[in-house]
Amino acid sequence: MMRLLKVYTMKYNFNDIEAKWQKYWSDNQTFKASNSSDKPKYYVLDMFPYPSGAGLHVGHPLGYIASDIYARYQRHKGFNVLHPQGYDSFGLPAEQYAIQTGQHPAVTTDANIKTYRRQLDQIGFSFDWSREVRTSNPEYYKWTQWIFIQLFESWYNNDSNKAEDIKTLISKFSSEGNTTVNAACDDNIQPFTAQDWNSYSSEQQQEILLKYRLTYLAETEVNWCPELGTVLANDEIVNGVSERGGYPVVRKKMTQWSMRISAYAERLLQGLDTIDWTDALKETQRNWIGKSVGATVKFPILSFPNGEENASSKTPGYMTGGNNSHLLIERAQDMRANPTPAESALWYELRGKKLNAKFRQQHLINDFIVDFVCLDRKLIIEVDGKIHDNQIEADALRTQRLENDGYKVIRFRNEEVLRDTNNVLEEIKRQLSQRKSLKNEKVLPPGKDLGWDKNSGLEISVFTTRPDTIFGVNFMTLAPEHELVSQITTPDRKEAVEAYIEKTAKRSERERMADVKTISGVFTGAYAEHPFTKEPVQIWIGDYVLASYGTGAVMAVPCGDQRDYDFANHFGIDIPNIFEGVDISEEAYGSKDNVKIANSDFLNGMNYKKASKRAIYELENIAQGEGKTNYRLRDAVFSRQRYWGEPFPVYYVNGMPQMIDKAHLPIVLPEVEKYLPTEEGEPPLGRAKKWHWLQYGDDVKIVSKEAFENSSPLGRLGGELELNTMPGWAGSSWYFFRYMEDAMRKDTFASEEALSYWENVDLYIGGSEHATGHLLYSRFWVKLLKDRGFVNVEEPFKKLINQGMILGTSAFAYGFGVGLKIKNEEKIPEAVEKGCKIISKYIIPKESYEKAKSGEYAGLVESVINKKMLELKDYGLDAEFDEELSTFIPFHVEVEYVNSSDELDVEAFKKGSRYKGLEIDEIFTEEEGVYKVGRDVEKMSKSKYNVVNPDNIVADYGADSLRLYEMFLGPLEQYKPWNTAGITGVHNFLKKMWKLYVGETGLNVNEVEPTKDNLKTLHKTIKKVAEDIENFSFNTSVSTFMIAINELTAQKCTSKDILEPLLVLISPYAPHIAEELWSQLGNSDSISTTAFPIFDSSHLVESSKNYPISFNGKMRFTLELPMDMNKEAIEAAVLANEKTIAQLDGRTPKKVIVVPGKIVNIVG
RNA sequence: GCUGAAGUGGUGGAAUUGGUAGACACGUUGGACUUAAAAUCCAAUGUCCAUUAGGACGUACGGGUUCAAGUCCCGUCUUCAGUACCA
Repeated sequence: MMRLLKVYTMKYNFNDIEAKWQKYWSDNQTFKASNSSDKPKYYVLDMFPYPSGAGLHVGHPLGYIASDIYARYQRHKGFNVLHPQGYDSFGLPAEQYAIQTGQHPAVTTDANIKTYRRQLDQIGFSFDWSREVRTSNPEYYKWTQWIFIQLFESWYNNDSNKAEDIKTLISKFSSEGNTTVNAACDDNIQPFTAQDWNSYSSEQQQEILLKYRLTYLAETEVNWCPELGTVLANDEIVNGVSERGGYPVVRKKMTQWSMRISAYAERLLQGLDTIDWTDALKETQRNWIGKSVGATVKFPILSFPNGEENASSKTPGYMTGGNNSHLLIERAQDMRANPTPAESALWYELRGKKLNAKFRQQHLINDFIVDFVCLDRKLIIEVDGKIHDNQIEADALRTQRLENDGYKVIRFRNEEVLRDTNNVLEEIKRQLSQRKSLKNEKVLPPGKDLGWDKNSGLEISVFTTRPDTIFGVNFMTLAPEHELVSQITTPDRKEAVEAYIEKTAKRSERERMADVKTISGVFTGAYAEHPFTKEPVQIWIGDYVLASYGTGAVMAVPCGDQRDYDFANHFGIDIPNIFEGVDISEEAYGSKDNVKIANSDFLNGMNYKKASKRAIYELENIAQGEGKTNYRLRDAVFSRQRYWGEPFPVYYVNGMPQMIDKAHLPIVLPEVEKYLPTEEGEPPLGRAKKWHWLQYGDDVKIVSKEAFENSSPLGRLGGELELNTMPGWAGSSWYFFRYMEDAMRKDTFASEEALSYWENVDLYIGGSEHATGHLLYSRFWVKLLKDRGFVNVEEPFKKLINQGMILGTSAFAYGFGVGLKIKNEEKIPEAVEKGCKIISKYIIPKESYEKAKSGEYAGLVESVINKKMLELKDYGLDAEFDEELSTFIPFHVEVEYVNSSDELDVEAFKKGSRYKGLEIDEIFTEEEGVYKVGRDVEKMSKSKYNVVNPDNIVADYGADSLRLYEMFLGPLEQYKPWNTAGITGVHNFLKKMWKLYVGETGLNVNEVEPTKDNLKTLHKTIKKVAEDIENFSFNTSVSTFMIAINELTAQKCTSKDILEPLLVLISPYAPHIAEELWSQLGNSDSISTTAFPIFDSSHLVESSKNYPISFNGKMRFTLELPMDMNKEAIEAAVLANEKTIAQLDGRTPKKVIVVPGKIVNIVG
């Protein structure tokens, strides 16, 4: 019995050791952080998980292991370490499960959290669980709601460059109005005076304030996902479909809460320079914020004189803009039948190509009836009677519009025609000769000085990053959705424009994105005036202009922008060149560099920088533009039509949102019977019958929705409740502050002392997929909390590392569905009756599969076919092989049934559910009776049957092996495939290590003096491991440990002076075995706060060096020489060596390079 | 298209400032132990030539700088990631 026990203790029994120390840590609260300490603080944080039903797979703990190693290392280094963990427990999957099963999401979530906790505990993390947070806990989301109210009660003052209390804005309004306020706000703000403000009703005031608040209610075009029944933020959409589920997303207008994150665009951008994140991640955020510096330019729209409408009403049918072309045609016929004498006379001269040009009389051009027209030459002849004098203006306008379409209009008076017919004909001939055939000509730009009314009151504002190219503008393009399109489109273009808008609206975002090459657009018929040249500029619409960026309009500079260039080319618009010495015959010159501006009046000869500055100056001078910085960052939609999220602390009175007093928080999520929207289309909260609500006095009462809504409008009551909930990122935007408290405090989200002690996160580890979501929103909320004086840091995460993903190694089997054509079909029913199976599916070896797929039905596959045919024959069926009917598919098999040699455990696989689902008839193995699977690296996922559960790994190899192996796989940031077979490497290392400490006969460590080699091994390990941890190069330290243990084993080291400090080095990586051996060496305390060993370089000093001797750069042999030998002596020693002589083979070296302590290179 | 990262044995990956390429493992092969298997231990393992001794080639490809290049420079290709008509 004793002997047995002894043997047992000699063995590395990882399961017992790990359970023992996990219990010890938990019982002794070893990793509970204190909020007061003499030690410096260090805050290590992981991105907290969403507790999904599937539990953890081996990929999930990767980042946690890395951060745990760092946290443990920092404890050894003497820091007071905060290393908490919690759960981002609001989320879609629990809600969808609730919709399917009726189980409350809280119940699902709790169960999932239990699994997570068990799985996390068994890996031996040094988390301080006393600070655990759950975002779905009312005590937690109370403060999420509280922060929401803070946002509502804040506005962003661009002058002080920070958020301020809304009260300061109100007092400004009531004393100065809004004209002196420089705030981040909606762009449709009307100026008002203090007097105006004070005369507004409460509702009017609230409406205005809403345009300034940092969270505001607005009708916005949102990304609506019908399948999920909710809106999504931009970062929740990937390639035009929802990130979760991959459902289509459409644009829809809805009233939603939004977060004015755009107010912080510049600070979010600047802040990136102050934090230690990877360049890739910073770049992603920079792109997302999308700052561009340039100018806005206002182009006044030229419009027709006001007489237009009147003229048309005075003379019905003569001019009209409506849809009554049939009336016009009737009228034209009428006029043709009843010509005036002058018309009649002229028609006699023009008809029948008498002037070598075909003329038509009383012809409809667009919306006008013209007297005579030659369509080919686009020449119009008007013969005016007395009526013309009454409508000179209208006729001039008519002329202009016709000329805009490329027509030339010439006018004669009745008397002229009748009196001087020949002169008139001469003039017509002259005009005809000047106008060549215009059949295929595109729309021409009109001439100067059209005399149009510039005071249409309309203008188009554009944003450009190239104000220096302003003189290159010869048209503009609006997004089809641009609000001015319908107002400026001329009647004659209306049909075309509307058709185009309809066409583009039909195209989904996705189609529009996929089809970048096709150029499309349409002319609106309208013109704007160039701010400097005063030339008219055509206004087009085109879908290459996005409504959501800038002002939804661009000034087109075809010579300087490829898209404008292509557009101009496509529609035959001129491409004026404003660059000196640049060839634009092939493509636009898009670069800002190495070019001077030409043909640009006051900008001539200037470079980009100078010209931009000057252009902005001149624009500001004439009040038609200004310098402007534009950001791509959009305000974030904050409402979700879901149940499982934070309820808003909001109700509405007369349609205006009111905050529930902070004293009444939390507003607890009410119970509902179903987790679906109501029949009326309200979010699920609309089903709630009872709301927890503090109503009267200080008592908490449970009130029904109806009771609330029907209550007196006095005080807080009356109105409607907000039925949306907050998005997933609400709770995760501030959780790192909540961890700073010792317990769940009710009076504050985190105390001032805690906040000032822990400040912010020193090291944050998590996935890069949160780059434009969580990591940006958190930064935004922290800046707000800082501005409002609740925290004292500007950034939440000082250093951030993105761990790479661990990929799965999927296993494939190859299916062959035998396709046989049955010749005597009539016998099928009879055969089936007897139990014949017509269709059979087999698993065949990969090689056979590939041959068969390429049409070679040899060997195995042929025998399979024959076998099936014989089987059918037994049932009286004649069959022949038909390739068309056959199927070949590789499919995933569960990786747990595959061993390290890629061999499938056929028996186990047959028992599994996957096999049953596939209804395989037989598995054909290879000659040795094994089935080898195919392999491929893919994302780890249930549907690919390649998920490896850490529970099994821990049970088979232990947590320390798992921790070491995850680190050993490769660099932390890198994507790398998981291969369970490889874990034996690190597991063997731990066994070897155990053996070194605990020998055959018991503990093998004594007080013997360490040897020089022992010390050398220890100290080079100390040096390397410390460097590695500080560089987050965890994979290389694992190798270093292996080398150290291999060396010490070879040295037969038993010295406590070596083996004890070595445990501290290994402890962050493999804490259980380190603790166990540490205690076996006689220590009573946990190893976790033992000081990290100090590196002593004196142990690494060598007396000799094994010099590599190379010839022409190629190493041939090595030579051991004393370290203190000088250059000359080394050279002499090397040259005298017989191997050198043999290498040189009689040649004399041209040159000998000696780098003492490094290398010798002989040239020659 | 643009931006960023990367490309090294059968596999994962090492290689400090340019200085012995392939550390450390996995896998494979051979051997020891065993009735056998597992476990463990030992040896070999970049490719090619050669019995050996040894030699040639070799870090995606093509050039260059250097006594010396996986590493620095120029060009090309490929892969991955992000982003996409951003005016």
